This record gives sequence, C-alpha cells and structure tokens, in this order.
Amino acid sequence: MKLSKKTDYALRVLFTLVEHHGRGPIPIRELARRNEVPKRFLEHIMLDMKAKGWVDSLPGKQGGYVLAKEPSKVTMGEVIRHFDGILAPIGCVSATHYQRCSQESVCRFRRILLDARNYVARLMEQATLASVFLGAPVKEREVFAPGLMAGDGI
Amino acid sequence: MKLSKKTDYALRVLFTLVEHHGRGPIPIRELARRNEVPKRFLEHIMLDMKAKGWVDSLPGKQGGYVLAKEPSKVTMGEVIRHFDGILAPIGCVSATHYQRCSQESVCRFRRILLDARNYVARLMEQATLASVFLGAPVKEREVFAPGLMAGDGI
DNA sequence: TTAATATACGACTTAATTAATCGTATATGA
DNA sequence: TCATATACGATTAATTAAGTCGTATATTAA
Repeated sequence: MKLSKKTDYALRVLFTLVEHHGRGPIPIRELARRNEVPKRFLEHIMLDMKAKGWVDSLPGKQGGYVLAKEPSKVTMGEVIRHFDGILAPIGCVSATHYQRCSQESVCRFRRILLDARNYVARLMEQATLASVFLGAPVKEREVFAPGLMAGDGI
Repeated sequence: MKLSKKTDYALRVLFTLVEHHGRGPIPIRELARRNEVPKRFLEHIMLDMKAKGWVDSLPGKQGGYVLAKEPSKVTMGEVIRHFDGILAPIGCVSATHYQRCSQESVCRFRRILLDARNYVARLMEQATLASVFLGAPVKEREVFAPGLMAGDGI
C-alpha cells in the first residue's frame, strides 16, 4: 500500500473540508495553498471526488468546494482504493482487485502478505474521516524512533 | 508496501533455495523455470542477492546458486527493503527512509499511516525465511472471501 | 447586464520507475 | 578443451505518476 501523491493530496484536502464542514465552500485556490498542492493538479482530483459524491462544488463568486457527505460516511479505505486501486501489497491477496497467481498453491509467503493486507484493510476500512479527524495530529514526542514500534507506548 | 515483481521473484527463488538448502547448487535456468521468472531478468536479481550475501554462486558444470546464510538469518523485511526501498506507505512514517513533510504538524492521517507501517514493519522484520517456510502454503479453504478478515478465523 | 470569479474538462507533456532484453566476457570442471 | 555456468554493463520498452495548458461554462455581486 504505497500512497500516491494524488491520494495524499486528496486526503489532505478532505480533512481541510471536514474541519470547515458546515461553514460554506472553500475555493480551490485556498485548498491548494493551505495543503501545498499544485492548483491545476488539484482541479482534477476535486472533479474526481465530486464524481464519487464525496464533495460538491459551487461556481461563481463565493464559490468553491464543500463536503457532500457526512465525515462519518467516508472511509480512508474508499479514498485510497479509488485513487490507488489496491490496498493489498500484491494482487493475489487483494479482495477487491484479486489477481490469480500461478504459484499460489506452492507459495510460501502468500500467507504473511495476506496477514499484512488484512490488518491494513481492516484499519483503513474502519477509519472514517470523522474518526480520524478526532484523533489529533501526532505530536513530535509521539513519533517513532527507528526500532520503536506500535505497542511500545505510542 | 506494494511489492514489485523483482521482490516477488526474489522471494520465490529464495524459498526454492531454502527448500533445497544443503543439497547443492541449482542453476538459474532451473530457478527461473520452477518459479516462472524470466531467466535473463533473474540473472540480475541473483547477482544483486549475491552482493547482499544472501546467496552464493558456483560457475561451471554442476554449478548454480545456493543459499549463503542460514534461513533463520534473513528476513522478508530485509529483502523487501532492499528491492523496493521502503516498507512504509509514505515517507513521513518510514523509519529507514524517513522524509520530512511540511504538513506533519497539522496532518490528521499521519497517525493511522504510522499504525499501518508499524504493524507491517514488525511483521516483516520478524519473518525469517525459516519461520515463513515452516508456515505451510495457504490452503484453498483458508483464503479470505471479500469482507472476511484476519482474526475472523483465518 | 456585465465583469469578476468560480468550476469543468479534455489534451498534452514530462519524468520516473519498472520490467525487462541483449551481447559478450569470464570462470569452472568433466 | 569444450560444454556449461555465472558476470555485468548497455540498452530498450512499457507503464504509471505527476503535473501543465487552453478554453468553455456557470454563477453572482455590483
């Protein structure tokens, strides 16, 4: 699950819209500036998200983009899947983009990749914009040091 | 963590060598055939793995490749990191290839990506060729159905 | 009504990465 | 000494990611 820039940008903007939810539209110019996303590139991303029904647009003066769904009704899994296509590390363990591999019956490492995909998929599918927004940004002191893992107190 | 073909091929071959460990060299031709890997492409992969000290080569008749380390001394994490460079879904939560992101202090989803990277990194770092080899191939009945997750009885 | 300010959207470009292939040199041992 | 291996740099082909550009259209505040 390598995140593309597109997905990264989309998520940044979505959380900006969540933060502003119910307080009118934000123009692309502003969304691009606040999240350090190339404006012309963001146009396509927003259009794409509008088609998915996640955001809505209002043209003209005072126009811009608003969230079209409740933050609790959109998951990170949906967003990542839409832009990157796959959550799994390899096609043969993907639920949504399964691709048969000739080695499946003898493959020794498929099981562990399945484990990885299951954890990540469950994590991302239960992560709504609302629930993730509430979990505040990671403070400096909380960040891992190399070798320090989840469960070690983070 | 999207696995490249190169990593996939490398792992396939490594497990073939684990299976054959202590019973002499296997020529590339055979490694390529058994694992459905393009032979000329595999040459580079083997060379690369030789440089890493994971395999060793014997030229001439009866030559080929053998495992150069004990299967318990090589982890899947090392192999994936070597060929794909990064285990984390994004640079800002990578321990080995950390890349600062200007949005870090305000990013809402960094925490959850860190969670994903921590689980996967720990899983792959503890997965030695030996331990993974012992966990037999996944049988058909054990494979997920869409929606069925780890912990649901798999 | 019109000028300013938005989004809409296809076409195009550029850069990077991935996944190879090819030719040839060199080492080994039966 | 010849058949059979690996060694290894050069090159290419295909795909994807990332971003730019021109222009059309909708809205509304003055």
